[in-house]
Amino acid sequence: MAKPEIIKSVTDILNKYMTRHHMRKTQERFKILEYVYDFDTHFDVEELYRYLKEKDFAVSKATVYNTLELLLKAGLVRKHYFNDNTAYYEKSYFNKSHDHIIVRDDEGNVEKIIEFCDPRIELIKNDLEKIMGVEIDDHDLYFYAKAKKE
Amino acid sequence: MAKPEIIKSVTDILNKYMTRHHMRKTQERFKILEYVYDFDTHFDVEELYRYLKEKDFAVSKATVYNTLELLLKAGLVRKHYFNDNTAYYEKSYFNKSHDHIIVRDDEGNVEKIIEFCDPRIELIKNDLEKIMGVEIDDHDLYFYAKAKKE
DNA sequence: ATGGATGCAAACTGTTTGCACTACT
DNA sequence: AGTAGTGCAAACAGTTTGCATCCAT
Repeated sequence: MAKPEIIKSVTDILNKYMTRHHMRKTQERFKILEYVYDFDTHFDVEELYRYLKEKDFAVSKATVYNTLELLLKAGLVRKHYFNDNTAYYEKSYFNKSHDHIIVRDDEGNVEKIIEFCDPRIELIKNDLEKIMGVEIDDHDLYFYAKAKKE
Repeated sequence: MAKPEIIKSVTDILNKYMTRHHMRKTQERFKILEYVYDFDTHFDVEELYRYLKEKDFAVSKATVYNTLELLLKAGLVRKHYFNDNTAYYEKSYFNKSHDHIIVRDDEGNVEKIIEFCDPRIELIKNDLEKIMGVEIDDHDLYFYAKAKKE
């Protein structure tokens, strides 16, 4: 269970976002947000769907998809595509921007995902904005690795 | 049509790879490789499938998938996931490693993809290998941007 | 000749859509 | 009351799988 003050804070952000966009403030949206914040790592739609059911707050998959899309727009989750064609999400508020090292075993299965943060990305971003004449608002950096044999 | 010397060279690489792995050297594999090298940008399975048909070298989709997987393992193509859940490929030989800026319009549709190359990635990679104790063999860096309004 | 590769269609998986019903405003 | 949001199932898209056939070895 995520800390109450965090729940309060993200709920507030969602609330304001929905007000600003004239959206209805449904039970589902708030509850899903809360449960999303229980996850400390990446999860896919299926996992969240089952988790909600387990917590006796069963909703339809359509609602899970819709709500995650909303949370994404509100900046409360991030969406990633790792090596398969499934979308993975993770909470993003109070969880500063970071990148991933995807460690695979010899069969190519994901063994673990290491998170890291490197300020040089920001420098590259700034230079690219100048050189390419674009406005960059996000990035994803994945390193693909094998665990070092010892 | 890709330059004959390039075709020769990549065919040779594929040939050696298949020998090394005791694989059968079928027409399909060589032909698909050739046609893959006609593409100067990213393409998905569907596009390649249609292109082959158009060139009167129709093969089944299963073969397209299988062969792309082979080319991937042989290091002759790269595979990317952009914003949707479709895999995109691009030739990788004689086409040095690079990263992407995905430029979207206001509706979120991909407007264009800019390629770039920055040596600082290599520095980050080296540091991570030391710090995290992993062996990194590849990476993907995506910047998400909007075209700058003027 | 043998079995790895292909072709085709069917199965599968993740995601989207359509429509009736529900409940927020 | 009106309509955005939800639930459910069916549709969809990309990918994988199973099996008969073919062809590289």
